[in-house]
Amino acid sequence: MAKEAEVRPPEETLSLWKREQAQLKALVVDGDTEAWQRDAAFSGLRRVGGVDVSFVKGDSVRACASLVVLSYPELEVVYEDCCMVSLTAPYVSGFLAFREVPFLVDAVRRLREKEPCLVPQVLFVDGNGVLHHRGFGVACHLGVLTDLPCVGVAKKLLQVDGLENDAQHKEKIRLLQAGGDSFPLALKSHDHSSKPLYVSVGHKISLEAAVRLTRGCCRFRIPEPVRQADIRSRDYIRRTLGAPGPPAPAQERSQKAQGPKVCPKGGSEEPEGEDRPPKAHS
DNA sequence: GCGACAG
DNA sequence: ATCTTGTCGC
Repeated sequence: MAKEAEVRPPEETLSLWKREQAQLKALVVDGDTEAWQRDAAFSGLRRVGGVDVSFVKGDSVRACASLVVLSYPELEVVYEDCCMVSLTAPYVSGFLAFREVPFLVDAVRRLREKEPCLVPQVLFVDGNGVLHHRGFGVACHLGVLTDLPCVGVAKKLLQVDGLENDAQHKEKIRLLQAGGDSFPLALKSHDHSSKPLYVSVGHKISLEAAVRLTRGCCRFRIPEPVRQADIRSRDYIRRTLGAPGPPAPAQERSQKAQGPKVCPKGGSEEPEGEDRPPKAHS
């Protein structure tokens, strides 16, 4: 059952998707709309959100969509919502939103219904915003559908608009020194990572504010909101069906809405993978 | 045939 | 996206 998510959609579908992107693109607001965005210290900003979708190992359909909300500037998780979902659309470069965005919109809707006071003032999205083949990446898509300011953060450069990950580009990356250094598209999120982040406008925020805010949300290479969403969605998958042994019944194959949770406080912190905390040298 | 390919 | 635990260093 359900292997649709692996087959590339027919051109007809892609045409429909392109048309939808073109229509929604007209609604994107590329610029600051909130007072805090223009404030040097982001005063007035109290809650930043992050979303992510993690996948089940050998399965192209099952996944966990997560939405977390962190306090700002403390960056402590105050809300978490993980939900197992069944993906219907395959991943096609340039159409990531059609695969993931419906579940992210659902998560935002649950948050608005159950904890309206915790709705974030800006959402970090794992993927590009206007840095996209048709200027409408997943961060724009989610922004328009939820009307929330969104920032697109990609870990790899999507070569569009004549951008090339060539020697020139790599040289510019190499020239980024301290964490926080950036040029229009790439940001060195912290001192000890040679790989940059690619930040772009999603919705209702300027590139300058998006980059500055991303910088303000990075404890490690990946902005904390997206990093926490990623960590928690993967943990959720492990807890749900990661360990074999005693088969945990009670889990039906249908989609089951999980109870969004308000988090009292955080636990331990630790660096990981490419993310390196300050490393001392003599 | 070669390179590109967000997640 | 996923394949991955322990390990070296402060």
